[in-house]
Amino acid sequence: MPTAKKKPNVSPSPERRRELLDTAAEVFAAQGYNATTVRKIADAAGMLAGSLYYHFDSKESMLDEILATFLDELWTGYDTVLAAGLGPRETIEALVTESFREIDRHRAAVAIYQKEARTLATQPRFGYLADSQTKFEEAWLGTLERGVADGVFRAGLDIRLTYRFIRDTVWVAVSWYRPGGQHSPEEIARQYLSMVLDGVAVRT
Amino acid sequence: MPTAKKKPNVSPSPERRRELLDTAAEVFAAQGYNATTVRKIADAAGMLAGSLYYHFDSKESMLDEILATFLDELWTGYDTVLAAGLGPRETIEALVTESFREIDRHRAAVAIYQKEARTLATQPRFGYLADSQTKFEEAWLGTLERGVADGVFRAGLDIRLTYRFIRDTVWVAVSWYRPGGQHSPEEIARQYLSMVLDGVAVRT
Amino acid sequence: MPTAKKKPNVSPSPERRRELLDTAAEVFAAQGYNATTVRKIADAAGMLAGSLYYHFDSKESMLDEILATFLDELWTGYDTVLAAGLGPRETIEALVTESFREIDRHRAAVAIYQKEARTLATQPRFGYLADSQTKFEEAWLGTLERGVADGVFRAGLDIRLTYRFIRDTVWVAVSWYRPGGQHSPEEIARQYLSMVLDGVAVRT
Amino acid sequence: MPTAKKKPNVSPSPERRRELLDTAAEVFAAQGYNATTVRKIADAAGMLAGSLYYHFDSKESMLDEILATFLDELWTGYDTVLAAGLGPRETIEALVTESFREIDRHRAAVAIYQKEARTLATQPRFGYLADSQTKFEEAWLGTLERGVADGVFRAGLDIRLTYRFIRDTVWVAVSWYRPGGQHSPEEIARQYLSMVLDGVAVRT
DNA sequence: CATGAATGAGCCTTCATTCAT
DNA sequence: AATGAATGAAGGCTCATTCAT
Repeated sequence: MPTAKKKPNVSPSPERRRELLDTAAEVFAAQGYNATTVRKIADAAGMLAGSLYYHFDSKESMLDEILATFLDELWTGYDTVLAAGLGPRETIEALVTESFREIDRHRAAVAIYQKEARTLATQPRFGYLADSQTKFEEAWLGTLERGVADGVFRAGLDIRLTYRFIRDTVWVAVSWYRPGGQHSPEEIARQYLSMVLDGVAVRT
Repeated sequence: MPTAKKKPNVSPSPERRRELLDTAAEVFAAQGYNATTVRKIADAAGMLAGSLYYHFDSKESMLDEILATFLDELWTGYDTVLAAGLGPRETIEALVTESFREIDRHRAAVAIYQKEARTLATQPRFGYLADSQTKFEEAWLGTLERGVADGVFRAGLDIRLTYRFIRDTVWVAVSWYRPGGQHSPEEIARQYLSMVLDGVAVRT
Repeated sequence: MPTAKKKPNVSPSPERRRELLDTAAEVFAAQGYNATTVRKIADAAGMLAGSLYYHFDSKESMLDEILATFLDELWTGYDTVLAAGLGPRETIEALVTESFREIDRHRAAVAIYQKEARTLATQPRFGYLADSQTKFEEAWLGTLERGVADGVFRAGLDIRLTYRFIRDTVWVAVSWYRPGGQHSPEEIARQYLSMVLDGVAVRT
Repeated sequence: MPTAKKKPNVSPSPERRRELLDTAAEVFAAQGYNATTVRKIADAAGMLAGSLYYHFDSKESMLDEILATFLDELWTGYDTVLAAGLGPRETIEALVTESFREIDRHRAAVAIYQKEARTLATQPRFGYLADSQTKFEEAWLGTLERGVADGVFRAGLDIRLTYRFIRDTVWVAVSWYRPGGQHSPEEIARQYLSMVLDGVAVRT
């Protein structure tokens, strides 16, 4: 949830706004937030740097809105899964699949998130990033523990390590995933889950 | 392999040089290369910003040397493994273990690499990053293919996807790994390998 | 011919551009290019140092444009003279007169040229300075030779020495010439020519 | 006459001092005073930048000593000429010849003087440059006036213009003169005087 | 809505200079 | 006499941001 603004902000047409944010997200993802100048965004949007300030308060507020919008949608999906009352394995499967769908839909936002979240989370304005991470961790850790208790997941593993393993494994895919490629998000999810759950080695 | 320098560079005492590079690496890793000002590095080293230029040509050359040194050592380890004539599964195990050891030894450099390599690789000066990536890919892909041919790894998986899966899974650990923590690199490697090779799910 | 630029450069209003260049030329001429800080130019222009970069790529590109513009106009004048088919003496007279007119019109640029050309000409960006010098030399040397052949100029003199003598004699005037002084450029040219052609001594 | 110093200054061997000043003068002449870094001088002298400060107080004091030494020698020569009681034409001839000899002996210093004197003369430390210029002007102007009165020089010319003409004409030669070239200073002086006194044109 | 022009803070880097050894 | 290392003051340049038009 972005911080309060002062001047224009929500007034202009939301479509133009979204267009510009998409452009900005693409540039942020490609070059990194810090390395992205407002001018580059403006160039990509076909306007002058100063003109962006009619639509947004600051470069940071663009980043804010991009990430907040993404996390909003992400949690809508996650919450649905978590509320569905599935078993641990099915929950993991659904969460992973949902994650790949988000990568498919919000590639740029996810890439930005991956690269910048850790640093940003320390700033008050981006406190919601830390909150999200906590919620995220709770959901996964709980599910994994439940799975171990139910005998669905192996007992020998460090549960926290396993959580990080699965989490990273999924999100890092954004670094090579390109929407419209040969694999659908669901197909990639299936393969990932197969590796994560059953391993790469042939069972002996 | 860092680019050619002209002025001081290797002449002054290598220990001080390394000290400063370690400091710089820590700051780069914590704040990101772009967000790191030369002043921050100097502060952390207890000197003035300008004084760094007695030891290094530029901020970029510090980054260069940090990454090049890291990759040098990494490949020393990898090459030893690859030349050992191990079977596919054992090669993977040795590579993963070696990787965690490198994370343990060069945490900062690995973190920088993770965050900046993609962008840097396009610059001529950092061409060696792209070269390394290619070599890396060949080594892993070859090993995996051999493993599938030998019936050690499951045949149903997309080999490229599997490569990315393992690669990312390992390196991303740098984001949470802290040297001197409760798990040794070897212990973490063992758990990772257990998950990657045999999966998280209980065998049915 | 200035080097190719990329960003703003020619787009903004050419009048402001010229204004700023005139200011810059004045400061360059008074203090020397190296000793002139961008801040001094900005002060003289009544703006902040950074603001200059809206109009120009760099301090060097200002210098470039000042010199290139001057040489362009200079050669327009020279070429007209050289194409007029005058006799050797009349050509020299016309070239000298034209030169003093240029000093009158572009005092600052000429002063900069005098002081910096030699050093600048070695840089690729300012290669056109060397080219101009070559063309210049050819024109004068040719005219002098023609004059000697025609019996208009004395035969005993080292032609190259004579060329340098006249050339320097003319341009060095920029060091004391002030537009709007008691002598017009044409009047100064007449006196100079009188000395150069007929000598200072009373004929015996 | 250089300003007073504080620390070492005259203590070390005068030969080394002179050696270093010659080196410095050469670099100043080649690159310009401002563009010359202390490091470049030290490089040319085969030592480190800081080491120069054992011999000299500052970069400026090197310049000071170079120029002061040159002017000292120059005035020794000029004063001898002026005290010889020669006629106006012979005085001019002797001064010009002496000037070319100085260019031959102190090429670097003369070059520096030509390029930097105007700017330096405004600084108190270099006040002696302005003094010298005044003395110089008086000597020449007086001689020229005497020559016109005596009927040796043409009456029609602006005397001040003539003075500048001859003065510049001579000193500017430093820009192309190379010691050890095909013409001796005396030979060049003869040719210059021939042009200045009798003109380039054939007498009709 | 957008432009053109400018601001001001801050960044990387250079360089004359100092000083303990 | 000279070195190695550091200082501190600029200097050129970038960039987010502002604002009148």
